[in-house]
Amino acid sequence: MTTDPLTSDAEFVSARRSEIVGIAAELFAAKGYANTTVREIADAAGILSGSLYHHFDSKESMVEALLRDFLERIDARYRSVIANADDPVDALRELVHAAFGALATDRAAVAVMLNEYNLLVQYPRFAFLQDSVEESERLWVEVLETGMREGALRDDVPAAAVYRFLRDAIWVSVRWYRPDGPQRPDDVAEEYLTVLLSGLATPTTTGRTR
Amino acid sequence: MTTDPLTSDAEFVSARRSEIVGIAAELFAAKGYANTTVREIADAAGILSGSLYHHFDSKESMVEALLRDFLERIDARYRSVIANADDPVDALRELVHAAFGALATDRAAVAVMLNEYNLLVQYPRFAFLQDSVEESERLWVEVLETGMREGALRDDVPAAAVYRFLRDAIWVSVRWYRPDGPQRPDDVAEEYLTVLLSGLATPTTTGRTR
DNA sequence: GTCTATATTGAGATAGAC
DNA sequence: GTCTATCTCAATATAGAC
Repeated sequence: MTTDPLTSDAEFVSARRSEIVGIAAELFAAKGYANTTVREIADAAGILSGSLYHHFDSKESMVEALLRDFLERIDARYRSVIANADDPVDALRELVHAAFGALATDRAAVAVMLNEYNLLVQYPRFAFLQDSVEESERLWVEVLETGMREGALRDDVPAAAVYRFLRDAIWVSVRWYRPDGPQRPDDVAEEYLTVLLSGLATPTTTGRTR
Repeated sequence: MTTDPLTSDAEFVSARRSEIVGIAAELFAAKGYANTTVREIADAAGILSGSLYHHFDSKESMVEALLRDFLERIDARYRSVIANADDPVDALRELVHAAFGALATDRAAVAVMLNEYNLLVQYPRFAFLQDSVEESERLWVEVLETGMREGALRDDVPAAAVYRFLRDAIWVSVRWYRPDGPQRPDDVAEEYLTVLLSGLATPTTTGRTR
């Protein structure tokens, strides 16, 4: 028994392996998965490319480890937020905060998910990506539909359409959001929620707003 | 003089070349630029890979031709829309319609721009991408700021922040919008404008909306 | 304008010593 | 767990015939 006694054998992943996943994630996020070579990953980790294959059997395994871990955690976070919310509008607010929060805690994973989803999801090995995306959609849409049914949210735009606009605007912001800048993720979330919930038009705006 | 008499020598591009750019664009959009081989492009065009180099000196030249053409046209469209608008809210509405319209007319170019911008913009050859993106931002932000100054749009969220949310939600929709589906681009634009201008909350919504 | 044939490079991955 | 050395393959691009 050489593993940490607090960790079961089955779940044990070496610290070195996790470290390398993190290093690879940064490169995948910055340069794209296809444009990152295993030699670059090895360089960044301070070892030679052949040595990477002691930890992973392929480059695909690295990105798979990264995304499985991230998607598992964000799903758990969404469920926790929904379970603890007072009402649908509160749940929506907290979901938006949770999603923007991931820009700070899991920036690289979010970027990889955004940029490589379409490529990876084509392979059977990455079918879990689609499962996870569909499960998230189910959770968010359920919140939106409950809010619409209760009259707290407008119901003249389909919940699925609202969800798509929301999701896209939030995740793509990983391309411009700077974690070291003046804005905290919660600040960006509040700015977004202001426009989303109250709208951009003022009461005095003339002309159609619908 | 073998060129079309209606086209100046300087602007002449062979029909075959344009055709190949279109074929390459579909592949770049579907599989990603890095994952598309010149052999696949040649196959799709019905020729052998070596023959492609009669029309282009490199794979980069193909994507450059695609994006230069698209960005030039979308910029012209934005300027025309702004010049003909009655007021800033009208201009904003028409800009949103123009952008969603490009999903139908230039789907592949939009997808390539969205997916490959970060990669390509690193190379001096593609500096025009950043120029074009910055010019678009200038045009849109100017419209938003005018609307805020005139009191037609809320001014408690910075125009640049609103623009980023707008831009992201619109362009990323190329990932789920189906031109052959029931929704026309103008329908999607109206759905988006409804939420954007009037907000998701109903007047009866309790709790903070700001 | 396209084909045949090939040069050249760089990628992911492997085997076995240390 | 890392290094040395190398295999194998696929990619972009080129040269010249037709």
